[in-house]
Amino acid sequence: MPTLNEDTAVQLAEVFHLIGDPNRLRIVFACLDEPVCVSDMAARLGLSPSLVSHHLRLLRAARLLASERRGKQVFYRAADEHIRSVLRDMAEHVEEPDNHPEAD
Amino acid sequence: MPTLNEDTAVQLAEVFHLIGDPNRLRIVFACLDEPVCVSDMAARLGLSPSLVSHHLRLLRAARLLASERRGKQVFYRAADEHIRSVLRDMAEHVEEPDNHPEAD
DNA sequence: GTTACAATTGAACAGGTATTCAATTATTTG
DNA sequence: CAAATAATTGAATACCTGTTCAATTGTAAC
Repeated sequence: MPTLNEDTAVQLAEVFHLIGDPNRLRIVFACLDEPVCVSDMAARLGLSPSLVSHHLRLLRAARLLASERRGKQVFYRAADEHIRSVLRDMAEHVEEPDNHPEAD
Repeated sequence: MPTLNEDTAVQLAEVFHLIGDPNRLRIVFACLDEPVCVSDMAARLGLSPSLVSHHLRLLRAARLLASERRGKQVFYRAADEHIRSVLRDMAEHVEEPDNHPEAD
């Protein structure tokens, strides 16, 4: 990969920035496998519906999540496969033991 | 994947947060394939050495990059394979055309 | 030692952002 | 229609963070 052009970097960084917040990351995880409605999400994560909704708006705007209304409730689900893949890889990075002895 | 526990979410989010800044993301890209010294990085990215150094400190602390001194210069390189993989996947997500018609 | 280059550090500032709370909109049910 | 539940919105606040600039440290060469 060559040096990343500035616009692409901004676009990419926007996405990472979104999942760079713990609560937003947990929200994405929560609807990774199946659609979940806002109130359920809020309950499961121990967050206020208002806060969840604020975050959902950003995630949907970036097309990380898609929404679908069913009666009074609105269900959210992960928009594509890449997200799953990214989260899996990064989880592996985090879980790695400390065989990085901070090379002088 | 079940609901993400809070501590893991925080750890994961920390990493995403780091590459969630355009300049930091470009820095990671710059030393993804080969070690690069600070001054070269700064020149190639059009950033001040000071700014680059500030970012490098964070990236190294999170073990995303590893450093090695050679004479007066300090070289940085990507610490592991996961980063490459994550960046590739997310790049695909961003490059995707708009076949996400914002399902109501 | 001193000069020169490379990188790091710290303080300070501006702009951004996660969160809360209250008010509002949408939808269903009586 | 009114009442009730679900979700969204907006404003306000407190906190965080990216950037700059000047000063400092580390290393090599003279």
